[in-house]
Amino acid sequence: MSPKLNRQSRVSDIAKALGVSPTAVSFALNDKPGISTKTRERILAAIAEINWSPHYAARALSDGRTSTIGLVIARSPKAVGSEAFFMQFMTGMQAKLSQRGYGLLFQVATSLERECVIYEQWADQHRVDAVAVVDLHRDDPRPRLLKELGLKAVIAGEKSSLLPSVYIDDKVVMEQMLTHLEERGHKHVTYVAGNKQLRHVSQRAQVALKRRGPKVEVEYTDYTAEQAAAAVRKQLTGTGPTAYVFDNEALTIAGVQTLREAGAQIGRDVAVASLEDSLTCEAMSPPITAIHRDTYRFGEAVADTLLAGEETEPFDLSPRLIERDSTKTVFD
Amino acid sequence: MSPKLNRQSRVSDIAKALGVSPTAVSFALNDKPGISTKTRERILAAIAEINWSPHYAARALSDGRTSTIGLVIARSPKAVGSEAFFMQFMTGMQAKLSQRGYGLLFQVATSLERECVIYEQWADQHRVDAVAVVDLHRDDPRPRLLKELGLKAVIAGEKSSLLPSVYIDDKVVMEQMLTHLEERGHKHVTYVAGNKQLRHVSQRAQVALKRRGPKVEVEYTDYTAEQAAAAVRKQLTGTGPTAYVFDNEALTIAGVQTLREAGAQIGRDVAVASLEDSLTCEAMSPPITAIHRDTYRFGEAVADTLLAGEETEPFDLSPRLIERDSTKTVFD
DNA sequence: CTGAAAGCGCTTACAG
DNA sequence: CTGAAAGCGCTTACAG
Repeated sequence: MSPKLNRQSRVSDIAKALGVSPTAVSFALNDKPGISTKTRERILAAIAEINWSPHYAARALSDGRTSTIGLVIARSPKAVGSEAFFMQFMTGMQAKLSQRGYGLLFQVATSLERECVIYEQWADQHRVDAVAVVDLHRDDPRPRLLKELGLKAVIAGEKSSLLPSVYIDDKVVMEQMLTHLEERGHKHVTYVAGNKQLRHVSQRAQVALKRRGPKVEVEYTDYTAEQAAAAVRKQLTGTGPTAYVFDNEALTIAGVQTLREAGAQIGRDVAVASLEDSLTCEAMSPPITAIHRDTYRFGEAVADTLLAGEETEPFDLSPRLIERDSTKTVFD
Repeated sequence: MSPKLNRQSRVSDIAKALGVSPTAVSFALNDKPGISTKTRERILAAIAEINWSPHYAARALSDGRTSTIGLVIARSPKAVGSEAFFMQFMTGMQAKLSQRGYGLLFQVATSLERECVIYEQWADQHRVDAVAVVDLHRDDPRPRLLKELGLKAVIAGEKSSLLPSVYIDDKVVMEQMLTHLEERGHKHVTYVAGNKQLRHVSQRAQVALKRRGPKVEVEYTDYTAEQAAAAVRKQLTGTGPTAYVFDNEALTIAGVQTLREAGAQIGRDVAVASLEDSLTCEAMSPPITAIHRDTYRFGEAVADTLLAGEETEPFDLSPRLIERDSTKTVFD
């Protein structure tokens, strides 16, 4: 190959050095028809040899595609939420995206409104090809906004009439849990839930309230330890429940502490379970029964849908209940 | 303002509608001198009104700046490492970056070699303005590579002779911990460490081994539960230590389980502490003594250094030991 | 199958 | 202080 070439070269340099046209180089690079196999291979070999990649902005400007997917997470500093979930989700997404040469642009927002502003800017700037939307709310403004902006999007975790989605059946999660508790003889269960505005939370609550069998009370929180503790304390007055179900790790930890302070022995006097599994559930004593899901694979599925285009697919996160000592006692 | 303008407009449209040149619009947009205050304000008002942002790729192509910072994390699926750490770190970085209009491009790599390939591609593509480098190894190839590539970078967590860094004094962490254990009367401590190749791990180990006072043994692991358990079991044969120090949450959890299975009562028969604090340390029973650090603020500092340019600054993550029941007993 | 040329939408010397 | 023009480095009709 020509010694003049290096990774700083432009396609015109490469074309010149190889005695072909820039068009030919571009066709080879983008796997487009229009050049002979021989030419293509010669070009690709030269490119591979000097370890060259095309200028990102130039490519994006001319073909209009950015090869990047955006993800914004709206979370307040207080309600840190489930960090493990997001890290696993992002890692799963990213693994699939990078296989196809896509990048993941990550942003945090302090509110849903700020998140919407970010989408507007991204759309104006042609900053991303598409976005993944998480934590759908009731009356969520995002699907409509994204539709209006013409920004491709996939709703992660919920169904949407406006946009493709990778849908998880969250009802199953609550049903599995209540079935388990029912088998243990519980007649009165308290569900210490997260933000009522979140669709998956209200879905779980609905299942819990409609369910025949154990009587379920729902206490909504903002995911802080304070509100979890308050919810548990409230339930402790009067004839409290024999089992508590918490929405995630943070609530579980806070709830268990409050129960202990009140003198309850977890797993004996009262059952405790979490709808989100984690290392912590395993590590606590007693270990906490939880619903385990493959969040990494969920991230992969969202990325696949994003790259595939318009198709909506139901997705089986195959939640499975992992029984641990915190719910082993049978009540009657 | 002209009704023809909308967010799809280009600077030439805006210029035409306002009766100014594209140059004037660009100057207003980029806060450059060369236009009258009046003109500037008129342009900015028009832009604000239609909520317009310039085309990202076009701007990047012409001024050569991408306004994005890259972060690649090399982690194997097995060694999930400290998810909370990365999430907090990224969130802190992102908060600062977005204030200045910068995005964070996130990528996972399966190995250090793959990480290097990503940097090469990013450099070729002019994909990012700079990168943050985490988890520095001994004989790490990345600083030299990045220097060669001319890719701006900041080393997060370690000093570097080649590149600016936001340096944490990791020795202090181990010293604080050993001082605490010494005060509790421990004469024999085992440090269940992470990957020996990681600089912060070997630094901690060095401090531990050199330290006068308690005798410290070091067991390296790959952060998996299996190796943590093996390390603890090995120490249990013979005259085991009276205290264990674990590098992070995952190791702590696995180690505590192993100690329990061996019949030890944590906090009484044996002391346990973690060099990384987490909700889990708080939630376990007994709660685990740990070193707490403000990872979010660390991320902010790294972002600041990235944006500021070349300066290297020492950074005080103000690690503080949080004493909990797992080390409360005094040995003698 | 190939090449010369225009175009993507900005920024920035350069000349007025 | 302002405007016409070139240029960033690709891709892609378009004509051969």
